[in-house]
Amino acid sequence: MPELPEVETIRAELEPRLTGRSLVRVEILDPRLTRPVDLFEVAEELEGDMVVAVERRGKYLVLRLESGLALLVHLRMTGGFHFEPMTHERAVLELDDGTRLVYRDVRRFGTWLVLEDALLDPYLAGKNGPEPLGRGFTTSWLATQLARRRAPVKAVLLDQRVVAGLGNIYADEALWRARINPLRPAASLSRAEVARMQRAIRAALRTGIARQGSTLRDYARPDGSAGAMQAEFRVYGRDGEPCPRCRTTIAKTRAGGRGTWYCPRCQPLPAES
DNA sequence: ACCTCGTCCTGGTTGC
DNA sequence: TGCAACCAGGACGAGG
Repeated sequence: MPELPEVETIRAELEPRLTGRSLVRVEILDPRLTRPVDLFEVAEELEGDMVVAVERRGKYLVLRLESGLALLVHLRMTGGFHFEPMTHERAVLELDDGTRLVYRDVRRFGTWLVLEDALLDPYLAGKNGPEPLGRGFTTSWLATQLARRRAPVKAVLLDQRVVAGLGNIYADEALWRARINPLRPAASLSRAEVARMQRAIRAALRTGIARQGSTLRDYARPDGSAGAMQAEFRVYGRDGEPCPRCRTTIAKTRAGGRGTWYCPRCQPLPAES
């Protein structure tokens, strides 16, 4: 389940291998990848073009091309890029230096979309709120967003328009760091709690990037190696284990339809008044 | 507008 | 041991 740290790790690894390289051949093996149909026949449009930049916006990977087109890739649950042959290959990019870059996606939720430059920013802006590690993600912004939502704070943090790039894992990790119960109504957080939340989101994501993402089932770096973040989860997937802060047994519940792990003591649910 | 739930998918795990 | 049911969850659309 690639979230911001995993996508950023992939981006950083692809960038030096792709920038300045031409796409000699583009093979779409799974037609579902490029649905719903966009403006272009993806493979034909991309072949012969040159990659000028590899960027990330939220959980999207963006390959910018010399022609002014951009290939927008969302990995969803199990998508990933690899420099070696894989099972479940859904597309292949052949570069002018002989590199064969494989797009693998076991569950086929991932999407490829080709857009003109002019449409890229409006498209991404419609999907994503501020970058959590950028200047736009302030306590004030987060407070405003949380204040108008009654849903569990965890569910709101998973809304990419509130903050781009958080998924189920890092949302739980950030809530633990901020000592906030995931089921709290978003609007019930105090200003101080929102401030903790904002800092905790940044810290959780920075740690994930530093560890090059978390490898649970399908995620692997393009060079084939695993991330290391999974060894440092404080709560995610750790029900029955002691909280690293207070030794209370980690509990599991559901929030926003997602498995949700938290420490009942560090992240208490206040009694209703 | 907001909120919840079902859907898309496959493979690993669980339970009988 | 066999095999079906269940579970994982990002984004999106339907319905309340």
